[in-house]
Amino acid sequence: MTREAARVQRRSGIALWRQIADRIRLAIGAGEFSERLPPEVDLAERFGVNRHTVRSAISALVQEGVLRAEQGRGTFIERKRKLAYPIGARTRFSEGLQGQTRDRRGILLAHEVVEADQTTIEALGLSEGATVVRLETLSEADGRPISRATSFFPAHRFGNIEGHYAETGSITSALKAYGVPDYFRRSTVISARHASDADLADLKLSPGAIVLVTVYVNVDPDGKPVQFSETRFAADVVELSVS
Amino acid sequence: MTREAARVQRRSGIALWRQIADRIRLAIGAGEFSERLPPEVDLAERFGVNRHTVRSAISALVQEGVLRAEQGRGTFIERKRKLAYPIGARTRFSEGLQGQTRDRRGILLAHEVVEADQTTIEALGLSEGATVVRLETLSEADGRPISRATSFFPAHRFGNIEGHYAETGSITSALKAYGVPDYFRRSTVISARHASDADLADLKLSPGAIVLVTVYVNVDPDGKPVQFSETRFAADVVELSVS
DNA sequence: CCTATTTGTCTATTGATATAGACAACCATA
DNA sequence: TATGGTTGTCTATATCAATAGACAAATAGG
Repeated sequence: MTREAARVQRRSGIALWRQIADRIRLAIGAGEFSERLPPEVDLAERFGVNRHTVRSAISALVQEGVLRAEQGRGTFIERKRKLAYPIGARTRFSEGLQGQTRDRRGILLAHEVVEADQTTIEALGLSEGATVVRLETLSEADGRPISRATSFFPAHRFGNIEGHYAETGSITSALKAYGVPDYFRRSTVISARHASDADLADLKLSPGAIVLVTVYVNVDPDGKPVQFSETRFAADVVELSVS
Repeated sequence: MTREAARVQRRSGIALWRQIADRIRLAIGAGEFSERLPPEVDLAERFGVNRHTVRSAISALVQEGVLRAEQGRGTFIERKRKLAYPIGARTRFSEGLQGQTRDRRGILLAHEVVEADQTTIEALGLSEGATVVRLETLSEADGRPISRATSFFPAHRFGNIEGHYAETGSITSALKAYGVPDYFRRSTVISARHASDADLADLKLSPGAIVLVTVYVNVDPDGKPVQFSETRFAADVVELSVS
């Protein structure tokens, strides 16, 4: 949609190879190169840098799984389109990617019962000193990590939710086990930032990658808050769709 | 909400001073430092780098207008909170920031009548070869640039919309002049990426900054598409709120 | 089987980042 | 006015990022 300025910025604190890697990834997402990347020499000229700098960028994208280089033949695109993740009153991870992927699952990374901090108390409508179950989870689609979430559930109502989640890999199923037949999203706040070290590792991103962050509250049919959560999506793989 | 890992990443293509600047900006947005930044020596130890590296980071943030350094006294926070920009069926820029800012206005940067490309044809439901008015606009609040948008309007219906917009600084008013009393948002797709050179300049951002991108279609009360648009928000200043 | 095209590897050099230490300048306050 | 805490400036050195050029290795096509 927007025609990109070709030049790249020097001494900006972002290495040229990283700027170029970001641009190539973006261009691929926009469907710019159909199948094969232009030769390194052409790209170098296009970005106004040395061929070796382009090679560093390509090598990073190969590491990421976006490109595949073959000596003598060329450099080819391995993964193309972004996944569209819908957000609305009935957002669920499992329903979210209907038809876009085959295999989906949620993985429990860690869990803990803690005293709720001020933010969580307000979000879940708890009283001072209440405890919550914290779940650290990772969601995968087709074996590729998609999102990383930190969720809080009131401990008095969802005492052992980590067990149900670990078993089923689904928040929807885990809540059902506690007699919550259905739930709705009350609010979502979306922001973007550079990924933290931990998220980089879990989402298998390269340093400097961007994450889309959604902070939200889910409520049961009576309007009672059941879940307060922050989810981080890899911005180069996922886009959010509000309907 | 998430406890940040303290370490910073070496040879990642992102200079240490920039990583630290990003972290400090983020921490300020989260209300971490109330009024004054810790001394440079403390920050250096905290991030595990040399004091001079921290100074580079601070100097960038001073340039950006986030911090203000006073010799002998300390370094102080100049601009704190993010703006919450609501997104939903009735999203309008002018109504969006109610109560959060005083002075708001839209500025026309450029306009052009062009043949619609495939994406625009589909979004606006036009027929092959139709022409559209393209508007490049910048929105400011309290004198600070907030967002940068590229919008398309069907030319047959909104022939001289650039004139109305330039006069009023508002899409809502401009559409009213063409007999569109009200409009609704049909769909919004949200993504995040590094800002382009042009956006960096217009939004007065430092290189490497992140933008939140919304792509959407507005329809009139009859459901007819009137506007197809991509808006870029500075991610360190704005967060999106879906309700 | 040759040739042009393309990615892969090596060496050398320059410029930008980061570290280290020392000290000056300024401020608040005891 | 003396002292401790803070930001500002300078010099020197080491490491990383980027440029430059040359050639090897693999592939595709005549």
